[in-house]
Amino acid sequence: MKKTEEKLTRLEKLEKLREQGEAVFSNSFVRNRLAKDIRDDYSHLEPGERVEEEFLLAGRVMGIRDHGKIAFADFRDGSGKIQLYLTHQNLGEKYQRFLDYVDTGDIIGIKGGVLKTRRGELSLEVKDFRVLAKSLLPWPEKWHGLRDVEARYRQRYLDLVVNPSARQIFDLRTKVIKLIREFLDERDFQEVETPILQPVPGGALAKPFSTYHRALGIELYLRIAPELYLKRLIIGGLEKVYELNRSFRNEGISIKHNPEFTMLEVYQAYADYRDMMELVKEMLQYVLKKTKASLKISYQGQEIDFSQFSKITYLEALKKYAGIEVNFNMKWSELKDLAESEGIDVKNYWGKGKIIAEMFEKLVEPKLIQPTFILDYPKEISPLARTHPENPELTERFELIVAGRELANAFSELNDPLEQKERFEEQAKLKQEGEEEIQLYDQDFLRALEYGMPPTGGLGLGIDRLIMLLSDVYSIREVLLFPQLRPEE
RNA sequence: GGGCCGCUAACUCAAUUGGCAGAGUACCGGACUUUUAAUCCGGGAGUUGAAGGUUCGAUUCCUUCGCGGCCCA
Repeated sequence: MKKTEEKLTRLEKLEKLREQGEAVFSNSFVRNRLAKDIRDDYSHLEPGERVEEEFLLAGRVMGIRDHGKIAFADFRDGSGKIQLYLTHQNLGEKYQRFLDYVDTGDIIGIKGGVLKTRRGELSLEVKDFRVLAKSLLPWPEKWHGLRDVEARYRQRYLDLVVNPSARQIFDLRTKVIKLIREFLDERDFQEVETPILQPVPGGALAKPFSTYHRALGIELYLRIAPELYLKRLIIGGLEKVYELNRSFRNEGISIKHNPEFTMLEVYQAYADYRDMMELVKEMLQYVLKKTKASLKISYQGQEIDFSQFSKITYLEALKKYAGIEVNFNMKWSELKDLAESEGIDVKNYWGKGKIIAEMFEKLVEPKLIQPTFILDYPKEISPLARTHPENPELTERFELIVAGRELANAFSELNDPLEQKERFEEQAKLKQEGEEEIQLYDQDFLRALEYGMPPTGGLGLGIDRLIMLLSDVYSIREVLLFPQLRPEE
């Protein structure tokens, strides 16, 4: 690493501090207050008023204003900011030591009283300080912060310190996840953890990452979804389960996709997709009320209203939003021509369901801004969902679309092992014909189904996408602490 | 994978038609006993993402590559 001029200066300051007996990287300082505690307890002080009681705080110096015999510094800990008031009178020779050897970015411990300055700024009147960690690198500019997107992602720690909006997004993320747990726990759902390393990756149509287990001598895959394990738990008699899971898909990186992402999956025995519809609606409204105090949010300049969720079937939506009328009685070649006229490259191994699905994704999804449940997806692209009682080409499955993107996906789960076996076989056939993203044949899951799975409703919800909506950001990278990037060198 | 855009001091950004690489912040030195983007005076700081090409001369034009952003597949 290249040593900049400023780094050399800071290293010299570190040496000087050590020569003067400061144990700079010591961990022996114990604090007894946070900045927020001081604010909560003493904001009522009048300008010029002091509290002589001394408190111990620790945090980072964010800026220093030197006025000669007195100086001010901005100080921040995990709870917030507060100003430091330093005088030669209070600190004696240590006053000059602070000005000479403490820099923006340094972690310090201070002992001091509370003072509201004449200008009305609540401050800590520093009586003593220690340098707990010397920051050796120069910090981003105080006014503009760190703007460079690449630097913000690669050095998220800087982004979090310097850009308050970044910190807000991740605080919100934590809160939302907590609220989702709260919502499900109150309804007696049981949170579980299932394998990330799976011998047969299933539960979604996606390409997996693979790895090798040396001791077992087998190929394993990072899960693309936890679905098939959660259903095994339903079979095991855990009737209401959920997993807030990190899943992995070996596909392109884009503004919407990161190779690892966070999802919620919920399964409830003796429920169906209609129950899941109610559940996800209530859950989202719960989260909205507790985070935004409103069911309306503004996303990328559009108002989105979560007080009403509209419902429309898949085929009706195609007609309404794309002006395309299709059904499964049409000939394959007719559907193909229709899709191709919309610019879709139809593969010859696609079935009717897949052709329709491609048209839907391209022509309908982007138009659905307000929360909309799309019901009854084609069977071909839903190999784990129960067949629709009124149309054997469709399934009891819905997706919730918001702001043109899929936010949630749910089915009445297929619990007939004989039909599930046929579906696996159909998927295997598609793979032979060239489709890469299929549901693999999972023998072990079939055996579990053969013991009998109760009728069950299942739901998946994209957590990252939910956070994007709530924090009004356009790129998934803004809601991931460490989005995947190519290594720098 | 394709297209467009970006990469200049630690950070945020300039640089006219191809003509001596600049500013603000930060940093260093000095002044200042209530500032808060403190102020004032002075100073140092660059492999212009990398390599190559064109040219008397390249941050600027061309080629290739790297990283990132956006769009498309």
